[in-house]
Amino acid sequence: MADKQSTKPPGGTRDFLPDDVRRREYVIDVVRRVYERYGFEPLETPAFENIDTLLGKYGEEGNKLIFKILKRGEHEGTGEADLALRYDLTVPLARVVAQYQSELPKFFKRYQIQPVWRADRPARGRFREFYQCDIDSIGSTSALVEAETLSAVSEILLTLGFSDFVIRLNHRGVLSSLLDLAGVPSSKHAGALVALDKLDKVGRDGVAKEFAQRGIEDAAAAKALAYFVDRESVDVLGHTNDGVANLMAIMELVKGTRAHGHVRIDSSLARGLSYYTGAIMEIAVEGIGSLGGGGRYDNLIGMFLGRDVPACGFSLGLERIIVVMTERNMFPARVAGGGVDVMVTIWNDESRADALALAAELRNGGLRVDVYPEADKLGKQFKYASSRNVPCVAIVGDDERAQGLVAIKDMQSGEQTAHRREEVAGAVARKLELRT
RNA sequence: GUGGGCGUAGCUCAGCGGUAGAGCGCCGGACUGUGGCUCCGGAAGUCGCGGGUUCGAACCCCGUCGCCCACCCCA
Repeated sequence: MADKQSTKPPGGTRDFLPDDVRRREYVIDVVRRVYERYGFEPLETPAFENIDTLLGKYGEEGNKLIFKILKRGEHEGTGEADLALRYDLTVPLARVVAQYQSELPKFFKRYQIQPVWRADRPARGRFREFYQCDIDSIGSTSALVEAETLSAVSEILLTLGFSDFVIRLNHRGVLSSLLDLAGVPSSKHAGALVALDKLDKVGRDGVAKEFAQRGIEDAAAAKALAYFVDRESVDVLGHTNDGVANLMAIMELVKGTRAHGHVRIDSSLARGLSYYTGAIMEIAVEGIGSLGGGGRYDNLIGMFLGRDVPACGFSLGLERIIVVMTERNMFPARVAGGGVDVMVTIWNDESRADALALAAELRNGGLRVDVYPEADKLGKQFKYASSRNVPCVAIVGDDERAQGLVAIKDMQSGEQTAHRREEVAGAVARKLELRT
């Protein structure tokens, strides 16, 4: 035997066991279907990029969190890196848009569901490898794009069974206008936004304290707090402000979409990423953090292309959605339960072929069928089925065989019924139907 | 990166100087045509790793690695 090694996956990464994968695929399937119904097309990009593609796109803090890949060969010892793991899905998209501009439609809408990596310190609910589900619309500055984005995201949440969500909406232009108006120098805008972003975590006093730590004068800080925390932004700026006008336009368009009633303008929403230029949005669910966020970034693609191309996107945090849905029991029985609808028992060695034939018939009926792999005490076979959460067990014993019947036991109620061979699949299907 | 806590059976943890424990899970039996409940039995740990103190270390000391919590940042 080799020495005992740690069998845990690296910190911040996870193995997905069958029950986990079933949940993930259910959510991904809903996400994909909705996005496609909104006209978004699939895109996949490599797990790693040239490091220069990523550096400088996520702010100073972001640079540190990029997973770098050492140069191979003789450079390996120097710590030099030329490649890096994908940090999000937006920057790779920007690269793709710049690279294939002639092949892509004028208005390019894509969705992308892939893992991203961050060299972060793992913490509760935070991983170094996690999935993002992104949609982005390239090529238009119209507020209609934001409205459609908000609608698609809302439709996903509604389909998954969320009803208590609010999408907070704000605008980078509004934020900077207000900071200007409060007298915060533009060199301190970024810091002020970071502080502001923590409002719901540290409260008004906490933000005030951090304003002070970041060297923002008392008078300016007090004004800023009044504008943001006390939500007077629209009144202060008036409808002639570009940002405010844009938010109003989005809110008007949202009325006709699935997002109606779920979007709320919130002047304290800041969001960390530095590349946003216009509207910014974030999903808030009662009692939990963000389930995703997004916004408009009209300059990012220009960093690759040399001329600006407008863009707006949204990223759903798959992991958090799954955590919340699991906590709240929001998965359908077929997903939350086991991966098998019915298990066929083996009566004895002579009847094995017949058990396989029965399994084939049940499978033809659209059922997920497992066959116990060997003849064993019936009690053990039932115990196994029970431990795997299999809802129905099929038995063809000597008595059943003599009458041309199959016995089906409902593992939940304990009730057992006999059915003619050709009716078994239908009977099991009806039982499962009642369950959900 | 800074501060604090914890590493003992597959899992959750007790023991805190004198030969390694419990609960849950697992395996077997009571029950050779029926799981969940109950009872009985069993397997299972170089007590994270390395060094030191001691007659004796899971326990005390030093180092190291890993994990967790807070700060930071984010989905």
